[in-house]
Amino acid sequence: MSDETLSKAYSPAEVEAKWYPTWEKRGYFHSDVNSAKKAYTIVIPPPNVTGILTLGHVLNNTLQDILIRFEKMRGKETCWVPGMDHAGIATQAKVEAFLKKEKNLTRYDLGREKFLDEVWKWKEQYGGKIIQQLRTIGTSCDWPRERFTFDEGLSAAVQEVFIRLYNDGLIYKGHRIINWCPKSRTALSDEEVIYRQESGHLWHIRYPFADGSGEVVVATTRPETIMGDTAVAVNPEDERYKGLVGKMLILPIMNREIPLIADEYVEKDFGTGAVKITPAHDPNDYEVGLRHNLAMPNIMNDDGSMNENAGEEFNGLDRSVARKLVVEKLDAAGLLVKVEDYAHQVGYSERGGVPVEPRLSEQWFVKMEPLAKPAIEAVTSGKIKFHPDRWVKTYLHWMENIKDWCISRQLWWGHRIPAYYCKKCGKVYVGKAAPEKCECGHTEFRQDEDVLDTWFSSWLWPFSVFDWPNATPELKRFYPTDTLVTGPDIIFFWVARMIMSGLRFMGEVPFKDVYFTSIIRDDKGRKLSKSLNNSPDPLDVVATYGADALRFTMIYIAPMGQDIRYDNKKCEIGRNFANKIWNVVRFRLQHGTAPKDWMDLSSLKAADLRPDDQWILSRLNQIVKTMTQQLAEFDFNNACKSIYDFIWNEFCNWYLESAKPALSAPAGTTCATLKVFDYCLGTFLKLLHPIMPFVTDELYHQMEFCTEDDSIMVQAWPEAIPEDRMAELGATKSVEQLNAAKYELVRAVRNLRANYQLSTSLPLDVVITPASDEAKAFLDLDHDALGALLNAKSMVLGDKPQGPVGVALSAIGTAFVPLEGLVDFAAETERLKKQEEEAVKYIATLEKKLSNKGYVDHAPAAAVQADRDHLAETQDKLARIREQLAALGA
RNA sequence: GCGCGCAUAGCUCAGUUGGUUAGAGCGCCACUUUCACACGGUGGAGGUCACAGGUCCGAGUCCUGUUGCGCGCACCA
Repeated sequence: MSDETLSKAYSPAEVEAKWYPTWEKRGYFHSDVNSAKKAYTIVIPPPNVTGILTLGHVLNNTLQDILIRFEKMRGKETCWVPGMDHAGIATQAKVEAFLKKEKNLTRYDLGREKFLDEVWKWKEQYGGKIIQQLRTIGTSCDWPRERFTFDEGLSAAVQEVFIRLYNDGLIYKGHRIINWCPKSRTALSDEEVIYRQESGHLWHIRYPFADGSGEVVVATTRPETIMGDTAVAVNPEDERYKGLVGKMLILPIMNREIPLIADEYVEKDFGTGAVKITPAHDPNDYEVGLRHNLAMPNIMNDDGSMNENAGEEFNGLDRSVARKLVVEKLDAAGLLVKVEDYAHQVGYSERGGVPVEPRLSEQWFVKMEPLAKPAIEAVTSGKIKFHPDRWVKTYLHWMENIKDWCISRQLWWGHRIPAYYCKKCGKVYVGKAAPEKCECGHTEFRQDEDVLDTWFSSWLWPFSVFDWPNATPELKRFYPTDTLVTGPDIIFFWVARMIMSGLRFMGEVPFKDVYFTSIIRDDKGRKLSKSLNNSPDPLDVVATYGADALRFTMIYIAPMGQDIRYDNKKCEIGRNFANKIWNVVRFRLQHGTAPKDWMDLSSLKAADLRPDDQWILSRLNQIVKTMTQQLAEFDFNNACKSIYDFIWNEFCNWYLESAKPALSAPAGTTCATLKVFDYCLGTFLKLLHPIMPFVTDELYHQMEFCTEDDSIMVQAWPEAIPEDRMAELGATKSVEQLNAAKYELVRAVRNLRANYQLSTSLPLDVVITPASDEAKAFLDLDHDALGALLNAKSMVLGDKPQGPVGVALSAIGTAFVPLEGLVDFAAETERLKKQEEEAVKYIATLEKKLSNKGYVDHAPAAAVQADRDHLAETQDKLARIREQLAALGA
């Protein structure tokens, strides 16, 4: 027996500080590659090395932790690989800002090598905070297996993949219009561009014919690109321009002659039907330029300023300044016809936060279509399942319209492209190193300056973490992984590409299930963001409410596939729940700790058990089944609700209250009830452990359910008691129903109490007239529990007592409470009249339903029978209500 | 334009393949510091399930349409 008593309220801080290091030290998180158990693997979506813990991470990693702990208890060899992403643009930008602030240096001041040294230094000092922070919420990651997308092994995998794809003709270098971020001064992939609706203008500009015979008016949203125009295009079918195509126009400002051309791409009905063509600065114009063999002058520098091709006056001006100046000059020259307000979509750099510039340049691309084909099949065939599955449609739409992936970045922080150019003839060689000698005989080479898109390393994550391309035992054992938990926002960036690379390089899907988490918003429905200052720091929340409380709350409020609205107050749900369980144990410990054989119910017989014991065992069995299924089906939200409702409502409010007399009794039922109590308690602690790991392990130990050097974390997941054994214990459906009816009667008496404003602490004399012989026999089994639930001074089964009484009716019987001097006849009549009305209404509903032949013939027999039972019960109840009304003289 | 999602109690949301009198948490009202818990207990009020049709014996649930909100993709300069 424990001699120390638990504090009244649960304080999580010390419990969390105690258990996490204990679990980690004991190696519970570490997976054994040689074990005989079935493997269950998750690879963490690697957070950015620059990142700090957000609520999004909390949700995402709690879900993974639930799966890992659940599967571990179910007997699997669980392996949860943690790690980080080097996050090219984000990290480089962060370190550049840092250097500017601390040393007033730019990366160009340092040069490539020194700058990279600084990034590594920064990484060692400030990076990876998030990995430490993850521990505070209890994540059971296999820390010795932690990887970094830029570590040696993963870099080797990246290089290998690049070389293989190049040799297979799936990586090529191309001259194309790409999305350019003028802030980070690099190319981007299509996915890194975010389109935002903006209210801009449509400028209508005159382009006079060179022969002075008139003009063509074009409409544009980007006047500053006028210096790069090499044609004006109209639709070939457009009557307005018939006969004019082929004539030369004077390009305003530049005073250069450009042709009027005809191209199908132009819509007759938009704007003026004439489009200025700037091939180097617009993807559509580029296509037109190719078709018509137009010159493609680039008029901008890589930082978004104008270059010498834009003319002396504009050279060096920022594109936004140039825009204003161009408009001014056109206006002054009388070439500006009008300016319309115009709402249109503008592409922004995801990381840089500035408008992207379409730019003609030489970049490396991955040819995606051949990779997409098998990846489409993997999902349509069901080899990979999405939860919720509606994301399949999004995935397939992208996959079926996939474009080549621009993978080169003009950054320094990233995997250098393994391509080498002969310094003499320029021939390119792709490989781990430059060849000794070029075909031309020259021996000097330079490596490609560019690095690879960060996602080019992330997409290999499920197998590169196990040291692919080496055939390691880990790779063999833990690939393919089982479940991926991630946000739907990176379905294209990451999920789709992992599927493609997994199939390509491993010949097998990288995971079987993908669970897409909710997006967290604030209580007003806004996305959490730094600028709105509406993202609570999870570490503060943990400090205030506890890690378990935060975990439980997040999962409790996060339904599958829906966004969630979060505010800190909601963590009270989890905090209060943890406190509730804490107090169950506090209560239980008043009767000593658990005996060693607490899990063994084999000595129990039906006769030893009170109906409430049988009822709770029946309910517990149900919850074991339900919860197991819900976790296995990723229905975390409902799993939380199930266990919450069971513990709070069924166990605490009914069972525990019913057990108080038995537990205070010196012997007899005490043993059996304690046994059932402990069995339930130990079982639900285990069920709850994956969701609330800290408090459950603490209480498991407080109860001495296991020894000090053991842990709930490594116990076996609960199994339902077999049906035949349940029957032996008398925990049958019919007992469960009778007991539920008993509680219904208790509720009716409590309602009576409230109506007469009788304090809940005032013990009452109660006489119950059972509704049937079966009811009488059942109620006779245990007067103590019923008396306790009713808070009765005396409780007898018998006929209605003499004198003024309050009446409480339920299907199992009628309860009479003598209320000498308290009964207000008018009020009592009114109360019963109301109940009569309800019963009459319900009976009418049921009779109508049951007299409908279609219903009786078509509906399931069980539904019909249930209605018939309810009808009989309600009719019986109505009769008793009327009897009492008659007695009142109403 | 195409696709997806959402609309249920004052608020935030559940509601499985259609079948008890539509639920929970918070908030609200009344009672309650009884000996596990006031981070508690008991009772209660509160909903024509966005709207209009349809299928069905039966619709919050399925179908069609409408409205409003959110998201994604693609865009006509």
